[in-house]
Amino acid sequence: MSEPASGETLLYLTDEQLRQGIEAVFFAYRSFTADPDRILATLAYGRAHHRAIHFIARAPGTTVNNLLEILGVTKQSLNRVLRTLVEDGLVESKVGTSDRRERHLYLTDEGLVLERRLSDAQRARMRAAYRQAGPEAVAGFRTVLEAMMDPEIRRKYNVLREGAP
Amino acid sequence: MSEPASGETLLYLTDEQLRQGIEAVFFAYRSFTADPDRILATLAYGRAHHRAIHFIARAPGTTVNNLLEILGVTKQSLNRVLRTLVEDGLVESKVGTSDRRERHLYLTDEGLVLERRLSDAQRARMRAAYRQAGPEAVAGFRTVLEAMMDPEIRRKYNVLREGAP
DNA sequence: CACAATACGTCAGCTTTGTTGACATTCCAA
DNA sequence: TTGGAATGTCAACAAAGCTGACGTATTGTG
Repeated sequence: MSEPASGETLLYLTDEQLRQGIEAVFFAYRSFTADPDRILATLAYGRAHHRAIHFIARAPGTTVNNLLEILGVTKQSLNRVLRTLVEDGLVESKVGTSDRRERHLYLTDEGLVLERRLSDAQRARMRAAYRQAGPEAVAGFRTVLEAMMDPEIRRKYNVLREGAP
Repeated sequence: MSEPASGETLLYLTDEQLRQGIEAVFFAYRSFTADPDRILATLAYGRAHHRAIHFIARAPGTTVNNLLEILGVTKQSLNRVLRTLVEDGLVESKVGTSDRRERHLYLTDEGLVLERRLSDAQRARMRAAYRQAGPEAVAGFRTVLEAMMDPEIRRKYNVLREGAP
């Protein structure tokens, strides 16, 4: 490079590029949640239920506290969602054996069916996008997303990845 | 692997890879909104206000209907937000000259100040992530995000890009 | 011109999902 | 054994989305 970056002249770091990136995230996220949302709407459930179901499927036997950390909401908020899921027979809450204060969460067979429906819908979109973009783009996609995360959140993300490889 | 690609064995398209991508989007989005959220919380505003401010800044003079399309919410919902912003002197709503039914939206000087604060915070995170990931990763990031969007939403996204390059 | 369509605003009421505060239960360590 | 920390539940409230109905001003059309 002849012009030696007088601070911030790298093309992909201009304010306009960053702004476009921000908008891309905003719009992509809308589409990203649209498919599960459509399914959930027919069931009187919302995104919060989806998130709980997703992470219980991902880490069966997880405790409420654990789930709380991952989801980043208050326990009261999660509890409401969890209660309806338990009442509806999608989630089972088992008292911990070593520590009886803890509740360990599992999907029932019915819960697994819904999880499958939701995640199939969401994966279908991701698969189409990934295939269209190609493996190198996907690698870059993941790299930037991980760089965007707060360190604490990235830690949780990585724990999940390592837990179920 | 001796088994050749029998349809879907491409490594980056496995269900586990897709699931990780989904979780990456989820976690990254949380961090993505965290910085503006912190600022907004001190002002009795929420994410909805931020979105309105962002897109008015992006396309000054946009009409209410236009903003509605971009944000994908109902006019009642947007109106609530817009009303407070106008009352607080951050947004100005001008009757259209050619079509007097329309209201054209502009940020006031005060609105521009807040917009700047919010967008600086969000861009700082994006800039750090972009710089850390490098230009090729950023290109892939954008490619996948665009591929994830619904066609109709991608259209709106592109209109914005072309409008202010 | 009369009238339908469009753009915007508003009222009322409901849902989802977040919040804080108060409280019960359980465990553990001093 | 007892008091504090951890875990989970109940209650009440707030933000922000939604539908439906309606009013007003303006525009465009038959």
